[in-house]
Amino acid sequence: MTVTIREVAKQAKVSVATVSRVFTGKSPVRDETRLRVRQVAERLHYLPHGAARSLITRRTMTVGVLLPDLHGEFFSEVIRGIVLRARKSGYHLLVSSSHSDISEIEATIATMRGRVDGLILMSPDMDAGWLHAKLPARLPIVLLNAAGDTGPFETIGVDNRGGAFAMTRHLLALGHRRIAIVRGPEGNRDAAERLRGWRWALQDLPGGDTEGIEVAGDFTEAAGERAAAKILAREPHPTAVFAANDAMAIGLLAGLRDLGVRVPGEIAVAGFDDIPIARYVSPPLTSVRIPIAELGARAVERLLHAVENGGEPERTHETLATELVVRASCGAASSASSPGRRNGGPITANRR
Amino acid sequence: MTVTIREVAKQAKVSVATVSRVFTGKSPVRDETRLRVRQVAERLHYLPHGAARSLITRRTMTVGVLLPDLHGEFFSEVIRGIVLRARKSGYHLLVSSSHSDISEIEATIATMRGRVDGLILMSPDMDAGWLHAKLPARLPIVLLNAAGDTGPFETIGVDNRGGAFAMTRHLLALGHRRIAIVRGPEGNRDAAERLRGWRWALQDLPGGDTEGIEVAGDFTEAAGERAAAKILAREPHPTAVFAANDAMAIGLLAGLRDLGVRVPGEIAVAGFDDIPIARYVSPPLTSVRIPIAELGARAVERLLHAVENGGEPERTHETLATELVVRASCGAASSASSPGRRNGGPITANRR
DNA sequence: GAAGTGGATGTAAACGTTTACATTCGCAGG
DNA sequence: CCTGCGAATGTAAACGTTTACATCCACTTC
Repeated sequence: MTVTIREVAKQAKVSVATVSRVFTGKSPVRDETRLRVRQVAERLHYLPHGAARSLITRRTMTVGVLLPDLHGEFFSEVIRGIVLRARKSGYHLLVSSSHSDISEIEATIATMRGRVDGLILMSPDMDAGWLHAKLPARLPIVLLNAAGDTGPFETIGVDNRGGAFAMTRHLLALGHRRIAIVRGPEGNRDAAERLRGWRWALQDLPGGDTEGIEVAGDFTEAAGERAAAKILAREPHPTAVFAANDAMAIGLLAGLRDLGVRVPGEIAVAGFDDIPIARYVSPPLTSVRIPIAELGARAVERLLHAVENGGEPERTHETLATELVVRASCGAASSASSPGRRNGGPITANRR
Repeated sequence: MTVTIREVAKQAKVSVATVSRVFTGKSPVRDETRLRVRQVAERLHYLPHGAARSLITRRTMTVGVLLPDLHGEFFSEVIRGIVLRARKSGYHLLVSSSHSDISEIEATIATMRGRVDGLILMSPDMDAGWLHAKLPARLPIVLLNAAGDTGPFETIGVDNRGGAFAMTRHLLALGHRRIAIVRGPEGNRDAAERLRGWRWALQDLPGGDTEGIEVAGDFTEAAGERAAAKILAREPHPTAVFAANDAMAIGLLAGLRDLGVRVPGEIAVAGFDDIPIARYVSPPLTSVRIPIAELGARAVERLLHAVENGGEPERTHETLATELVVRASCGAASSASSPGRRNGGPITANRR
């Protein structure tokens, strides 16, 4: 039915080895022979069979990617970074996402065995000790924005706490004293760290005249929109709100607008992530920039490095620095976006 | 090095066939034996090797996805729809994107041979006759928003022209007579069809007192932002602008705001796609809703159907209906979003 | 007691490649 | 002429599974 290397070999009157050599290009083949093989292959619509190839070469040229969700621009940017970097090195992506529980993740990883050379795993609320017990050893893995104890795995993430701290300090510096936060989902590591950064900045102040107000959220626009009413219900209401991600900040802007509240006039708003759309909303959103696509790209780089070195983990933890991006929504900038301030120094990598 | 089915068989004191049966679950195995095998497998961290499996079963349980780009919420929604539907049937996704030219697409498809059971191909500006010549026959393919002549392939897309027509009529009904369009990229089929729908609605009018103004664009927010100045340069300037997608509409809103133009007061704005963020921008964006995630999901359904039926193409062309979503940016709705009107009847499928 | 039945297991042949090793051949160096 | 060599090609053994077929065994049925 399907045409194999044997058929090509027969019609080109050479051995299968020669056909293989033509397609891998790793051994010398006489020009005349190569041409003949290519012509026959083209005529027969022959293409080498990937699975067969992987089986013997022990390389799939594929990177597995497990994401928690795919909603919104954040994930689309992460994937974009991953795809572009992977393709640059000739790798494909095997993508899976939106796993409701840990057994689903396990099942997915299981079906990926023998189909990927390594794994990029983003699961901000999962446990790593468990992973270690389940996994086929020697499968290179990079954890993206990993939770808590990351065990023996390589890790890459962003400085959530530092970014949140810097943003809160910025709001304080603008004179705000009642600063609310719209939290991320329970159990999400990124969300927890951003919350900590916010608390840290508030308690840090000598005067002690600041007040922190917490509102529940889940990283969706809808949650941000709902938060608007809750924040106004508070008397006296906060003068600034820090949403734990941009999606919620944008929802919050919409919610406040519908309630007739001027931003930044009556309430200042800030977000986190600096997704591409942030600068186009109205008013343009002050946010904490994280290099989303670069995060994905770096993860691939680290993973491929591990793949090429035989999968011996290096236990390297890398944290990408964030950057404060001030736009109109916090009331500090007039219109043009500020050049931005780096928080926490340059990109850092530390072993332990 | 890596643990194989043989090793498990040896340690569990059974044949490889029995181990295989335990893992595929398709043949009866005594409970006692099954348990013993499972235990050994777990202890050894054994997982079946995907490539080896695919080689003999002739199934990869994977769908290949080729997208032109990954920028913005549109693609993120398409992928989300695809992922969710595929996973529901136990399929993985092999993703590739951002191909600058046709030879890259060809190379990518080549490396996918033997790694996927079928292909979802979105390439609004590519030619189908060419595809037919290159492809390994019997590889099921579904074309997403395909261009021009789709040859013998299955197709799924949206009613771009009808949606654009309906939107333009809506703007006319609101009393606008000078209606500009911000076009999509040259050569992009979706963009061309939307342009046609807009032109059609304008020339259709008996009075003939309407004026259409075209501004170049490329589906990015930046292009929309740049379009703002161009539109105002026109004297007398248009009273309504139809952006060929939401990303540009959102950029346009930002651009007009920076120029001090009130929307919808001075100029009405409308978009196309109704990406999730559209209802959260300010003012909320009037748009043509297309069921983006569903588009991806349907593509997967059609593809899997073809896969299961042996890859004999059905030459079915399916067009999803659009829906007018009226929000504040066009000046018609006060605040709440309207229920929406369906354009062009229900989902249609027609063979030829 | 012979014959048939069906469940549990084993044996071995695929699946479509790559690649180590063997072979062939022409040719240079002695 | 013999030897050695390197380039081009062929032969066949992997790679890790699934599955058709065979085997064995404990029953049931007549």
